[in-house]
Amino acid sequence: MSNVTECAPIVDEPLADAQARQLARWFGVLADPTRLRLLSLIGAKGEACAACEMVEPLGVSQPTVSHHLKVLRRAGLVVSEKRGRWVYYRTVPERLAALSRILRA
Amino acid sequence: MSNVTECAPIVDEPLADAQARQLARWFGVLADPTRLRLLSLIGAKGEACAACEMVEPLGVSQPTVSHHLKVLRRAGLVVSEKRGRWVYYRTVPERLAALSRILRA
DNA sequence: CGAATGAATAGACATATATCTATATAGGTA
DNA sequence: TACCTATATAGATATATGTCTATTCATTCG
Repeated sequence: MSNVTECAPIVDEPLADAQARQLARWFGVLADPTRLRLLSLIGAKGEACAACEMVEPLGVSQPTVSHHLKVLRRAGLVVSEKRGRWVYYRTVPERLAALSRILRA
Repeated sequence: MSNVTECAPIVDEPLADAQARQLARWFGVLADPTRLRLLSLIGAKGEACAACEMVEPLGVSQPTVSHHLKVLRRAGLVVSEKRGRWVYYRTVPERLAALSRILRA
């Protein structure tokens, strides 16, 4: 996942196959309710720690949260930082903004 | 799929479960390269007809195109109109703009 | 009317993925 | 050093979905 975020809005010019595949992977990351709620929770709090703040309110298991956070991290939508014995997450606004721009119509 | 497009940006406040599911369905519609290319093609041309303009450049079968156009239509991202013996498609900019707004960070 | 054709549906199949339980890892803490 | 505990991984399973071929539907045009 690299430079798709620099694309023009998709309705401006026809997407090539490679770009479309990459973009689709990105939206695929957003195509899961649990991930959206994680992203939303992290964004709203400004910062959130994995198990202590996200497992319980989402009602899924710790490995499931861990899995989804990894997907979000790999997509560059969040970053993590270990402090003490917990891992804290923050969103990456530029990334979301880039996707937002791609949908602009 | 109804009123999720009126949501605030997802990083502003925690998404409830029902909203998250609905939003995820929406992004799921965008999470396919063929659908993104269809959307892009329609948007760029302003208007495009199903088989005559979209089957060949995308390199998938006519039923596959038909299937994806149906998904896009059901999501309200495109509208169709029959003229003569062809069906023409246009994008729905407000819909894309609404999704864009939800990702704004 | 009837034939031709653009579009939609049906059904099958393969792949992807979301979730769980069980287990491993890692690194702070006593 | 040894233990605890937050995270991550492994593996299994169920579900969802993207694609195809074959067929049906519907409508235009001769």
